[in-house]
Amino acid sequence: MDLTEGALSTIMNGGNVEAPIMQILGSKKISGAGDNERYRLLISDGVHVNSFAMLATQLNDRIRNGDLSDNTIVRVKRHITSSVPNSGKGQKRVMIILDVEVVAPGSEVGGRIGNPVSWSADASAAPAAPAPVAAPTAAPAASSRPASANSCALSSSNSPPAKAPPSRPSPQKPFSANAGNRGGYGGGYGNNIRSPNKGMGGMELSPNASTHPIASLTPYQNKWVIKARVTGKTNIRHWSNSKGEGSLFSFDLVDESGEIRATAFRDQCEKFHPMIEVGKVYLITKAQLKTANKKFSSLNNDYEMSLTGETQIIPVHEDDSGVPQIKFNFSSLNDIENMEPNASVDVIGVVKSVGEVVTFVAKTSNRELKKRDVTIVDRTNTAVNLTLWGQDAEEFDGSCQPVVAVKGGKVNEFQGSKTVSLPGNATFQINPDIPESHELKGWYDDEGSTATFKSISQRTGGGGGGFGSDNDLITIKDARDQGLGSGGKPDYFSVKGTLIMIKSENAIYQACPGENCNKKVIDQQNGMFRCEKCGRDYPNYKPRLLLSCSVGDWSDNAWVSIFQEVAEVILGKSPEELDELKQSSADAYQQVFQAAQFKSFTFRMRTQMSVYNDEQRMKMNVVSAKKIDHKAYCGSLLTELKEVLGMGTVSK
DNA sequence: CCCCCCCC
Repeated sequence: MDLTEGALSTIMNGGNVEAPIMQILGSKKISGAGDNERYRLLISDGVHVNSFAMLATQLNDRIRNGDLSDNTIVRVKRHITSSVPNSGKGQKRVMIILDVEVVAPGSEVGGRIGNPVSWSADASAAPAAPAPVAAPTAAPAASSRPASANSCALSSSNSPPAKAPPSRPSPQKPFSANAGNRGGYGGGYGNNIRSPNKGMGGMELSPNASTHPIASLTPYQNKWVIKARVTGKTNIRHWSNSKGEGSLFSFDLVDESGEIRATAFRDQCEKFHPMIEVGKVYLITKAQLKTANKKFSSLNNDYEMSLTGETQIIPVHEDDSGVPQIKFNFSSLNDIENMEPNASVDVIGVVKSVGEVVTFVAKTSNRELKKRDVTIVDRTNTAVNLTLWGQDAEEFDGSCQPVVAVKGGKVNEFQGSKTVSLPGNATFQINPDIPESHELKGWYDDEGSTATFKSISQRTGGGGGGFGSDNDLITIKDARDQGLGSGGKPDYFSVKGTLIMIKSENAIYQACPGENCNKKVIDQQNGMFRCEKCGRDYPNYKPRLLLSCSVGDWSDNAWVSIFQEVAEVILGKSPEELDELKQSSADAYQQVFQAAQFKSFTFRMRTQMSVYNDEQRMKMNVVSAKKIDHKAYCGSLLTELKEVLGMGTVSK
């Protein structure tokens, strides 16, 4: 197995080598424990051995699990170099390994390859002709929220002008804006903490500052500068609790090495909120690093930063080409169906329909909220609702069916259907100038606009083209065969079914009159009715409907429970009316049930295993009963046929 | 120092 001889020298001189093959000769833990571990690698290209190589912390597990044991030959898929001060002897370049692939495990290799000698800057000649520059620059950043001035044209017409040149200068020096900088910043790398430079306190952050990779930041070093792009930003939020009150906003930063969240409180909040713009690049120094609470961030970093009175931030107006653009990690819309609630997701789709802005008061917080549902579709013939909130909802313009790309959306589940909601730190772009967007638009113009879609989101009003109500339409037999409901959690599905039988006895029960209770009360036979749930007696009860029905389709039938709201729709009577009828005329009462018999609906079912009298049984409740949308039903049959037959898109 | 992220 050949190593890429000479690669280390090139890299350490600032040149670039695409995915060199190297050998790991040793590794050493150099700082911290647990979350703060960092490893130094001894890495060889067969000619030289470099002891100033570091492993990005996200790869620590690869050391711990023995994947990168001594003598392992690896392909270094991604790396960067960083200039750090060298104990008063100027700068030293450090190689940071961001991604590796094992070519041959150490146990198989058995020993070191070649006779590599220690690399040193002095000994090395000028770099060999640098290899071609890697990684062409990504598409220019499109603007993010607010999604103002939507354009129907597929372009980044609402984007800040892209200043990035088409390719980077060579040799590449990603993390050194100016290699010969005047010292000052930088410092502590790993556990290599130096005495503080005197007189640095009041120094202004220079646009030429030597910068550090985000992945190298830890709380144990306070002298660093990062050059990073803002990928998302929240609005200013005010908080008030027992510990005090204040305002804050946060923003997410990315560079070639990693990502990190920054939060600004109170004074810093006011100071920095206006200048921080999504998509732009900044130099940042003197913020406080602290351990990130993983519960509240999905960013790949063990730390986050808080801005302090000392913090300096300056925008980088030019040459931000070395800093990656906002990266999406798109999931297909059909994949969202199987995602866990609260999962973070990036999605892209064509706006198929746009709902109205809906205002309501949240029960828990009493806050007035505004939301808007937007339905997007993609090549997988799947439709998903995006839920926009607040200003995003108000300003969204989905006319002329733009492409929307969402970063940091949140998967929501409601009654078994999935939607993607945009929390405060999520961003979206309208018609972003990225390949996925163009591809999608092309597909939509060609065939998507006339295709039939399966919605994995419950239809919640707004426009929409004949889909949504028959999502995950299956048969009762399918539901049984798939074991729905037996997974320890409720499952939802829809069935086109017919009411075979409706039991008229016990259709009305005496429910607790307490607000939002509805528990069955016990007649105390003294004019009072006891609710065990509320733990009190009431002088009255309210009649409620609870129907036991047999619902059948062509495949099978099932006994299901139908509660008040749905029962009212099916019977066309309120419980009070029915209760009265029951007292006055048994015939008229029965007539109501007979009239409903053999009616067909699209039933939304909720099924779950439950224990009753020590006996396990599958419970099935009807969540909704909707008038069958025959057009949509035929559409879903067509989609199914198409899948079965492996056909292309079926036109309506 | 927040950590709410909403509704049917």
